[in-house]
Amino acid sequence: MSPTPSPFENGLARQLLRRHALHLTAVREQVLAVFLQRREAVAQSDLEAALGPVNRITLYRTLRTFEEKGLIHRAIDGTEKLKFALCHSGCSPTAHLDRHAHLHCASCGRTVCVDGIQAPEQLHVPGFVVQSAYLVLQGRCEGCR
Amino acid sequence: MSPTPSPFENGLARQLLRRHALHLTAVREQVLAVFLQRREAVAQSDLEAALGPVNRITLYRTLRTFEEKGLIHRAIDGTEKLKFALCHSGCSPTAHLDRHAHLHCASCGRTVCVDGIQAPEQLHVPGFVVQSAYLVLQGRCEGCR
DNA sequence: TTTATCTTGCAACATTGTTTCATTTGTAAA
DNA sequence: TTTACAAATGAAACAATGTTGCAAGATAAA
Repeated sequence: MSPTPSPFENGLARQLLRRHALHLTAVREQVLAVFLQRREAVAQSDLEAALGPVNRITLYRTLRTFEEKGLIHRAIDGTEKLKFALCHSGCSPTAHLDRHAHLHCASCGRTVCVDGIQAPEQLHVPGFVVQSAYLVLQGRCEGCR
Repeated sequence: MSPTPSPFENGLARQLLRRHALHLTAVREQVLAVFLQRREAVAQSDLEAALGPVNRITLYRTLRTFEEKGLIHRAIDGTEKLKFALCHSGCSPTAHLDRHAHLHCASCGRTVCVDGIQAPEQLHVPGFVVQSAYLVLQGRCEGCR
């Protein structure tokens, strides 16, 4: 189960860390490797399962730091579990480009980002300043039918 | 702080419980009264604050039961806190009509349902059967500017 | 009023979130 | 390469939330 990050992913992880002025540490590289390998949203428990014995608090703080710095964003999927997904290039530390949809499979519980579908752009709600919009889709994924 | 449900709300609450074949109990009436009074999404902690000393587990189960029976639905707002909101008439025990948007104010944390704005209807995602769609808006509400 | 069923509350435990603080580690400058 | 500083980690500790089993109590229907 423990991921054997390819040199490619490893390099990418290091690049990402450097680009965001973060220290290169073992945990961070491993965490990023998981995000790079999987194309779905990842919860802290997923990481714990994938990485083996990693300190829970470190993992917690790693995720928050990555979010702050703009490497990952929260993948809202309507479950009680907080999940994150890799940011695409458009994200910045201050603002995440989260208009893309998150698909949540009611059967297997996986959540994937779908860039093709986005939340409507022009949203005028009386008395409300809309800063960002998320679209959450629930259903069943390819494998679960 | 403890709500003094008007006879009107009280009657409505009883109606709702009867309609969904649920026993009429003190906690359930109080909980429904809060939902009817407020037009925003309500977390379990909100209920505990509003109702005073109510058993935590009872509240927990009350909410799940109401959700199951179609009285309330989860109001996804991107926070880590699970919130519920009253269902409108279109909801059924088996399927919630959740296409309407949830507005979450980043400042005060309140979340309100907006029926005027809905998630796009025709969503075709390759390899995915979409059952329901939620739209989450983040920004600032009227009071928070 | 009696019975069958539904609800509640207690006990108990798992998971997740969160902060403080001392220690270790990574980075850049000397 | 060594050093000094900032950043990151891990331990400890606690709060909040989620969740189940079971016995006792309440509700609805006969």
